[in-house]
This record gives sequence, C-alpha cells and structure tokens, in this order.
Amino acid sequence: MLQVSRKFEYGLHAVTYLATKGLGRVVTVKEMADEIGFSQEFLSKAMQSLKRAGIAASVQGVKGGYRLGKAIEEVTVADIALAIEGKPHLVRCGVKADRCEIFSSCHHRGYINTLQHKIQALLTATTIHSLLKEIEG
Amino acid sequence: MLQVSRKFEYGLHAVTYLATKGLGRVVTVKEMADEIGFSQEFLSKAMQSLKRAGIAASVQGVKGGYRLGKAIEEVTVADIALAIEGKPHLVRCGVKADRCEIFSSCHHRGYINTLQHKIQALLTATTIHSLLKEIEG
DNA sequence: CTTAATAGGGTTAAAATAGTCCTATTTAAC
DNA sequence: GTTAAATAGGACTATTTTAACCCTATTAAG
Ligand code: SF4
Ligand code: SF4
Repeated sequence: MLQVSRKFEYGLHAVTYLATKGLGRVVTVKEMADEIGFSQEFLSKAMQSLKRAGIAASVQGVKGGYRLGKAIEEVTVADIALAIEGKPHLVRCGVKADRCEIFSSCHHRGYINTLQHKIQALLTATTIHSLLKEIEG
Repeated sequence: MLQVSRKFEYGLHAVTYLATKGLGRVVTVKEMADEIGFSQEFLSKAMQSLKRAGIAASVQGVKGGYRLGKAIEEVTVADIALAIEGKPHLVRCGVKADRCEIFSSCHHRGYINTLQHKIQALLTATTIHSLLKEIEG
C-alpha cells in the first residue's frame, strides 16, 4: 500500500513537538502523548528509537524525559525514518536477496533502486527546521 | 516499511514480459508464471487488475490469454500501481479521516501530501517504454 | 526510601498481504 | 454438441507485519 508506518508518524510529531515547546526543555512521554493525542506506551518506543539515533536525548529518573539531541536544522525527515523504520527497502530483495525467488533473473531491480534513491532524496531534502517553517508560515 | 506490494511487482514483470515477447501476441498466465517464476494463481489476480484498468486486454476461452491493452509509451509505472494497489495514500488519513485519532489537530498532513505527490510524479515519469530502454540499454 | 521517569524485553492483538481453492463462464477444436 | 483450455472472480486461509500492551529493571530527584 506504500504507506508510512504509524511509529514514524509518532516520531515525527514528537520531534516537532519538542522543537516547538522549548528547545532545551525536558518533556516526559506522558506529556507528549497527552498533548498530541497518542498512545503513551507506543510513543515511548518511538522515542527510544529516536534516542538511539541521537535525534532525541533522554534524561532518566524523576524529572526525566526527552529533549532534542540535535539542532533542528540538522535533522531531516529521512533521519527520523531511518531511526524508526531502519534502512529503507522498497522491495524485499533489499532486505535479503533470497527473499525473492526470481532474484537472479530480475531485470527491474535497477529501476526500483533508483526510484528508492529518489524517494530517499525527497526525505533528505526536508529538515525539521524547514518543515516547521512550512507548517507555521 | 514503505515497501511496494508483491502483487505490484508481479504486475510490473508481467507487463514488461508482454511488451518484450511479441506486442500483439496473446500469452497465457501459465506461460508468464512459468517463464518469470511466479505463482500462477497470484499472477492471475494481478492480470485481472491490469485488465480492469485497460493496461492488459484479455482473450477468453481456449487459445485465450492476455496481451497489452495500450501502447507501452502510454503506460506508466504509476498506472500499474494504481491498477493494482488502488489510490495511493502515504498516511492513513488519506483513506479516511477518522482512521486517525489526531486528524483535526495534525499539522503534518500538508507536508506528507506534497511528499506523496512528488513520489507519484516519480512513478508517472517512467513509462514502460522508457523502463525497457533502461533495462536493455 | 519512595516515586516518577526512561529502557527494553516479551507477548498479544489487529490488520494487511500473499497465496490458495473452487466454481462459473467463455470459446476453439474436434 | 462435447470437451478442454483458458479467463473471471468470489471466498477462504495462511503468513507476515504492524500496532499496541504488559511487566520488570534501572535511574535519579526529593
Ligand atoms: S522481483 Fe526483482 S526487484 Fe522485486 S524483490 Fe524480486 S529481485 Fe527484487
Ligand atoms: S498523524 Fe496527521 S498525517 Fe498522519 S494519519 Fe493522522 S492526520 Fe494524517
């Protein structure tokens, strides 16, 4: 269906939330989930992925939470997608060749791979900074 | 995971198969499935979708099968995707607004929709004709 | 030492995708 | 006209992926 995962949307919303509500401020998952309207548990998983990628930074313990890990000019939508969904692969042979029974005789991979790179370029072209400008402006 | 459906790949392979093996020739699903290396039953479903969209034409009865329904200069990858997967929607609110609990407060739709249009433009930019030239050349 | 938070493994539930099966219809060939 | 080879398509099942939840451990403020 060529659809973006829900977790990615959770992550994207979370990052823009962090970016708008105080740049250095530490925000709990609970606050974000309540404000945005998402499931706290699931958003928590998304935040953990973002943290591992350095997009968010975490503070543990009471008064803990998350804040941005990078300047919003340096985080692209592609980064968030990578952090949450892992390396993109439009076709199953991108995961592993033997996942496709016709791998050795397929003549379409080249095209599909360039297509993928173009899509990736689109995602890379948008930083969170420019996304916010687009939303507000 | 942003992955293309298997049925779409079946369809794409089938169309290029029809295009290379004789333009007017009527080819059975069995032949295509055997040659390409796909499941006959499932490929059959893909062909039915392509037929409904006019991309393939069918001949029923003994000696029946499929042939191309349009000139390969007039069929784009986007057409095949549309025929097989239906209207694209990168996010669930594209199917129906109430599929997302935060629809009314979401500020990301605009961006995601332009992203979708750009991806769609990429698919529309490749006709089967140009795809074949790319493969052969 | 208690409490509020993240970290993360493991499990379950729901949905989408992939594939199969079966029957009806069409039509060429005999 | 009967048979056989094909598409048409509905219904079903299996598999895989996604989404969500639960539970325990760890961290650190008060
Ligand atoms: S059909 Fe080709 S592009 Fe698609 S998964 Fe198989 S090898 Fe890859
Ligand atoms: S979060 Fe926004 S873009 Fe995503 S499905 Fe909901 S309304 Fe649509």
